[in-house]
Amino acid sequence: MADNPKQKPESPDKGGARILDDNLLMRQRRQKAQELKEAGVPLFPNNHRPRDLIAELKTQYDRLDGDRLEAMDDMKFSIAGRIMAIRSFGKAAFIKLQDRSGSLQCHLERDRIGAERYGLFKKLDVGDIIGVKGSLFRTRTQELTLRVDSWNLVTKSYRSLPEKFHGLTDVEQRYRQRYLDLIMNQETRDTFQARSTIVATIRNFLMNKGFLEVETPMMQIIPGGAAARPFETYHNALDMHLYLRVAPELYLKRLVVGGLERVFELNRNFRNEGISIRHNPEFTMLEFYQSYASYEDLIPITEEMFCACAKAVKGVTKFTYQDREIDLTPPWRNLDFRSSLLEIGGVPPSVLFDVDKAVGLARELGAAVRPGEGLGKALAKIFDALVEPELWQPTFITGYPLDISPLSRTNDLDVEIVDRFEFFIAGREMGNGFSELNDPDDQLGRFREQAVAREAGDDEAQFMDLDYVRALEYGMPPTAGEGVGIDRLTMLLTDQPSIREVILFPLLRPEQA
RNA sequence: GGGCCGUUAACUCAGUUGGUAGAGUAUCUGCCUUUUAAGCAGAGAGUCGCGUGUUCGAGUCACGCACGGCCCA
Repeated sequence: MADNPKQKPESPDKGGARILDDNLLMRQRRQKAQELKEAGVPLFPNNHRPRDLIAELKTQYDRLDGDRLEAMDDMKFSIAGRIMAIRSFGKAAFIKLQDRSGSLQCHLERDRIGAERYGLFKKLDVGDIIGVKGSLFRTRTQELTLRVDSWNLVTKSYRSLPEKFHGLTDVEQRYRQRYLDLIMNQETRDTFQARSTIVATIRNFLMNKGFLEVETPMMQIIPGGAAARPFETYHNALDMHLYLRVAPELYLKRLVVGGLERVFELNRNFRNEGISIRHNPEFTMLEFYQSYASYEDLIPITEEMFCACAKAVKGVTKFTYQDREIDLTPPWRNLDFRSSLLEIGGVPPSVLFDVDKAVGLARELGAAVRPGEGLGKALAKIFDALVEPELWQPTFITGYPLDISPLSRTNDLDVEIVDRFEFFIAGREMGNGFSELNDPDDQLGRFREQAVAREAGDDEAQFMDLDYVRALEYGMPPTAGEGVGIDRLTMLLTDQPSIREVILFPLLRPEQA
C-alpha cells in the first residue's frame, strides 16, 4: 500500500499501516491464535448466542447461599463476555468475564472441562471474548462464581489490554481510543449510560406534554437561530454552498407556523469556534417550542425537566458537582439581568446605560469589543466575566438587552429589553428561553440590523432569512421556545469537569502529522 | 493566538550534577485445583513524541515542530 505510487497522498486511510504497530506481545498473541486455529478453534465465529446477562444472574442468585446454589447445580447458565483477568493455577483457573451489564468470576477446572479443552483455554488471552456455560457456586470467600462446564472462543483479541490496576488513564488515549476507555473504565460506561438516560428522560418528558419530535435540516442554505460562526460545506450535484446548522430554531418556528403547536428537536449543532473545557465544535442541543405560552411559562417546565433528569440519573435533586453542592429543587432563583450586574458583578450603576463606560469596562476585563458594538453586547461581555461564574445555584436571568436578542419578543413595558431568560448552573449557561418574536415587520427590522452588524465585521450576526419572515407573515401563534445544552446538563449530572468526558468521540487533531 | 505542564516497554510510572535505559503490572518458561492487584523461580520486551544543535558523549541541556492537558484570549 505504502509503496503504491498511485496512492493519493490525501487518501483518508493514509498512514493506516503506521499505527498498526507490531510488538512482541502482539506477535505472541497471534502465534497462540494460530495454534488455536490449527486445533480447530475458530477465531471469529458468529454463531454464539449467550442466553443470560451477568447483571441478571447477580440480581437473581447473589442472595442465595452456597448450599442453595449447590442444590441447583443442574441449572445451567450461558453468558458471554470479555476476559478481563486470568488467575491461573496448574489445573484450574479463575477468570473475570465482563459483559455489557457487569462482570462475573468464572472457574475452569481441567477435570471438569477435559484436558484438551483446558489446554486450549490456556492459550486464551486477557481481552479475548468467550462464551461459557455452567452452574453457579460460591467460593471460600463467598463470591458468586460460574463453574464452567464448557467454553468457546467468540472473538480473538490481538492487542493486550492496559494494566489491570491503574487501567487506562492517559486522557488523550482515552479520547482517541474510546473503545478502550469503555472496556477499562466503569466510570466512562456510567457516564454514557447517564447521558442516554438523560436524553430518554427528556424525550419522555416532552412527549408526555404533547410535544412532537421532529428533525430539521442540519445542512442549511442560510444558517440562523444563534449568534455563532457556521461551518461551511459544499454540495457537488447542486453546485451549492451549504452551512452546517448552528441551531434549528428558525426551522422549528416554521413548523409552529405550520400548526405543529408543540415541537422539539434533540440533536447536533455545529459551531466553528474554539474548543474548551465546555465547548466542542459539534454538540447536542434540545430546542422545544410551545404555542400559547410565554417565556415565563417555560420556567416551571425547565425546573421540572431538570429535576426529572436528576432523579432519573441520581435519584435526587440535591447533589454535589465538583465538590460543591447543587440544589435543583424549585423554585430557582430569578434575577434581572441589570440587577445581576449590580448585585453580583459589582458594576457601578452608571455603566448600565452608558455605551462608552460599558465598552471601557468590558475591555478592562479583557473582552474583545469591536468598534460599533452596542451597549447590550458590552454588558453581555461584562456579565460573562463577572456574573456567570458566580451563578452556582440554578438561576434564571431575565430582562436581556434587545440588541443581543434578535429573535426575541420585545418587552411590553421596556422596549430596551426582551421577554427572555438564560439560566445558569454551576457557573455555566445551561439554556436560553424566550417569547418568540412573531411580528414579521419587527423581525425583518431586526434582521436588517443584524445585516448592518455583519457588514461592520460581526461574523456572529444573524443572516437575513426572508423565507422565515414570509412564514411569520402567515402568522405564528404566540410561542415560547427554549434551548438546552445536553452536553452541559450531562456534565452536571455526571460530575464531569470537561465536555470531552461526556462526548464519546470529542474532536481532536489527527495523531499523525 | 498566548502562558504553564506533559509525551520513556502493551499499561502505570521512576530516571540524580549529561556517562551503556529502570520498576510494577502485563507477556513468555517452569511449579501450583478456591484465587481475586493470587503466589514462587527464571526470562524476554524500548525509533526515550519528531527534528536540529551544543558536547568526546544527550532520555537529561538549547532551539524548532507535533500531539495532548489546564489556564487566558
